[in-house]
Amino acid sequence: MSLPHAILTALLEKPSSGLELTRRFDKSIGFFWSATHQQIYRELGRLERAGHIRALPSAAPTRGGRKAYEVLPAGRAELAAWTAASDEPRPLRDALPVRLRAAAVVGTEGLADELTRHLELHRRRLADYRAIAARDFPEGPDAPGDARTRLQHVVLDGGVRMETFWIEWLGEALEAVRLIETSGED
Amino acid sequence: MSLPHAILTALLEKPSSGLELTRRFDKSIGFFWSATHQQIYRELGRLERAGHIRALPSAAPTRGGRKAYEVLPAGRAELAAWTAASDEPRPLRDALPVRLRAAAVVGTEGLADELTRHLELHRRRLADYRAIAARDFPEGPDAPGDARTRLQHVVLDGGVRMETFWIEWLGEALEAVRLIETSGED
DNA sequence: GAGTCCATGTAATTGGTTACATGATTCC
DNA sequence: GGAATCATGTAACCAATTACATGGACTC
Repeated sequence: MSLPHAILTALLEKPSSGLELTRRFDKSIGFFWSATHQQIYRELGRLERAGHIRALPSAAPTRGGRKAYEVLPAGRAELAAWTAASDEPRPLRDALPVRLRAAAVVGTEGLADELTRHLELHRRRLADYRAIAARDFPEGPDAPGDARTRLQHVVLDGGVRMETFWIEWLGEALEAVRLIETSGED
Repeated sequence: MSLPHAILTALLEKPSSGLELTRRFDKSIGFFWSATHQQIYRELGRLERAGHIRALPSAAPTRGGRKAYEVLPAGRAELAAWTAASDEPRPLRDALPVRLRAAAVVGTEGLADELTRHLELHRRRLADYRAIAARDFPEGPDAPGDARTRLQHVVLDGGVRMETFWIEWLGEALEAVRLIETSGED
């Protein structure tokens, strides 16, 4: 149930149309809560019906026309309540560890290539995060700055740490798979 | 589309009934691909209809009775194909970074407690993983051992690394939130 | 005015979650 | 033989994914 709250956050940062939100999700908040444009449009409809956001009056209400939304007080209140609420972490679901365990039973054939490919993906994403950090937080993690900037920096740093985790672990996994394949145990 | 493959893996490791699978998911493979008993029963039905598994003949086919399943050659082939196939990582969806960003806009009220709670959850889970590692892989990561054991160890070590990541990041986030709250910027 | 992209949607399907139902077994 | 628990399921719902549809703007 976080998509509406991710959208409220994005709209508070800057009122936007559905497509603008989609683009911003692709390169910012969506790193941590991804969403397609279909999800976003559906959720915008719900939020509007719930009275949490409204279309800016200047927008043309035609089908093909842009519609920009802004957050209403009720939406901000809802977001504040959600931020403070207690919520369990959602259960993890990642295919790669499962594939490694499957390979432990049916053999590692083809797995090294796939691990290498994922390693490369995560390396690229880490580079992206670092580029964003250099652009948006040039003063580094311990710079003073206001509360908002520091929190956003912490979030981005979470992305950096996460990708670093993947890169290290995939390296370990690759090493193990290669060792098994060269020693011919497979 | 990994649940059937997680189940095939578990069944290859050891033929089991639905409830046994549910329990094993709760303390092993489900750390990386969680599933409830309803999902598991549904998937067992599908896998049986697809000819990938079959109920062991010894099992009683009554409603309340246990039914143990084993993997058929077609199921093993399917699992091997899936293990080697190319597959994109599924998009990330985690609420905590979103909540931090929301807090950057609506304030950090209540967030520190929640971060502390999550930190404790991850610490406990890390301790669980380490206990399992000490029990199942007492010789450490560089021990010789067979291919299967080494791969399983790599998977578990992924869990350890993952929890370590969370603990470190949550620590950083907590520090930032506390700094903001004590300096009264909120 | 045909073709292409831009922007907003609808529809169908799948996977996951929550709540409930029912037969078998065990324990007193 | 009644209650609790074990084990297997069904049903309804919701979120996410995939594929497709439609109106408008811009371009040649």
